[in-house]
Amino acid sequence: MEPSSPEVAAAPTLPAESGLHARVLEHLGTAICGGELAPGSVLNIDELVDRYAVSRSVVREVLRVLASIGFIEARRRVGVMIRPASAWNVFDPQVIRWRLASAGRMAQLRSITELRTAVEPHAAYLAASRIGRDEASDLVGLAAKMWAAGEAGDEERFLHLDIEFHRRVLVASGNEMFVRLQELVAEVLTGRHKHHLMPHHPHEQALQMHADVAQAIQRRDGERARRAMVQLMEQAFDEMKSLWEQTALPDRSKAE
Amino acid sequence: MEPSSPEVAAAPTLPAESGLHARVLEHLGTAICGGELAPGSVLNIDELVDRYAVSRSVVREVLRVLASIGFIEARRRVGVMIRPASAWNVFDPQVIRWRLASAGRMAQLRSITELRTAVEPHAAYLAASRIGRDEASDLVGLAAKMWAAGEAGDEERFLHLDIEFHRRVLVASGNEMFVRLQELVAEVLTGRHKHHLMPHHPHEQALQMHADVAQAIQRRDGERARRAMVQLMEQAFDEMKSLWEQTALPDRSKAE
DNA sequence: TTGATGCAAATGATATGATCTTTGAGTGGA
DNA sequence: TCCACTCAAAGATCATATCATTTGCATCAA
Repeated sequence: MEPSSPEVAAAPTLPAESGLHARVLEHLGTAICGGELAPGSVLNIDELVDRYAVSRSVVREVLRVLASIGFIEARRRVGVMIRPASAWNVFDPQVIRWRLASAGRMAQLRSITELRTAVEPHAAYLAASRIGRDEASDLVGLAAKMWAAGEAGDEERFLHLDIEFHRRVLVASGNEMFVRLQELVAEVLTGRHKHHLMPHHPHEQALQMHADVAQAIQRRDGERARRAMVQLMEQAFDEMKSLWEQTALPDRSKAE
Repeated sequence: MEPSSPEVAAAPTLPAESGLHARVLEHLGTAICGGELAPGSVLNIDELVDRYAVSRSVVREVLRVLASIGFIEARRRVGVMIRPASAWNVFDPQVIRWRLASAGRMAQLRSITELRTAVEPHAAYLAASRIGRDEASDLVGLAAKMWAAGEAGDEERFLHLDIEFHRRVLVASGNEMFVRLQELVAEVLTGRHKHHLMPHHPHEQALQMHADVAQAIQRRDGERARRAMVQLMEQAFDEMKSLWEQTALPDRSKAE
């Protein structure tokens, strides 16, 4: 009966979860992030029930989730009010996804990149004193593989290795909050790739710096690891900067 | 030693919201954070309906929220499974609160302090190039007030000024994610105060460093601002370290 | 014996309608 | 003018019913 549905649709960052709840949540979340529902505007439950043709249960459960990430506030006799961006839980992975998919993409990218710039050097510093022998070896090996992939011009492979490298450094930092940032970093890196902002042949410098970071960590030289990571971040930041300078021509946004 | 400022008692971290939803959410969240509900264990909805004597709707809405912060996963035919800590949304303010109130308090404090150590210097650096003239003046004034409060030995006032100082630096950084970290910083600082880990007379050094940070930012010397903040963080980190080294066992102030 | 097949119970997902509670706004008297 | 009271709108909660999916297990064929 049904046309053979190809299960190829494995979207990594877009689960496209089935189910009414996920569908409505996705739609409302996107709308709020995208500014289609402006802060201060008011919804009401029955209206949503009609609009999405789902039951009150579904709508209420979605609203509870949205409330928990600071998107809305439900008040009796008034309705459901959209809250300003300053109230949002900007660290919620779901919010990150929505923002990266919205018009505020560049702002989101900038924020996360700055966060990386702040955190990763310290993570490298901590990793130097906390990493295990085997992990350290793996890290050095990973940097070597990155070098190989870079030389070979294998972008795809380089991207994956890059993400894995930074993930391992964050993991080795021994701080679970840093680890959690890894998924944000991954979003940024893949985003950068999608927008073709990776040099086809990664800079020689970057390759060397990854190797430096890995080696410094293995030698337990926290200061050197930190400095090397700082350089790496500076370069990544510069690449990003050219990105949002070229893309955000008319946009002098950031209305607080 | 009741301070004579009554309206300050607006407990920002203990909303104690009335309402069934909040009550059940609070209880389950605490239980999961505290390890009373171990990862892998399974609940089912009807059981919860009975245990809390609330309706299905309330339970389901709570479960949706818990699922959105990675605490649980609902699977048909199985029940509601508690997920491991690695899946938690450790940046969710609510999660932070729960963890700070649980046995994992020290680990949480350590994580956030490390995060501060990483972020605040960079925030100071960014603030130096982004802050407005008036904001900069205010910041310097704030540092001066801190000095006065420190000299006077007014702990309470010093704490509030300290929190405000760091908040303004994070705000001035122009990065909304940094701003969001402010509430975590506030938790840490007030927590430190509650546990009597503030020196009654703040170190002369710390006072000077706050002044240095403020001045460097005003003069738009990002590098100097960063270095000063690094020193501040190092000192704060040392104080914290003595904290979680001393409280291997004793602290049991689980009071509300 | 073993593996595929299919049924049915368990359990979450969704729907529906009713009742309770809070609260903004209108109303009227002092 | 201003305060207290009333009413109704809208969310909060409840109770119940039905739908949909997963999975254990029994059945049956090779």
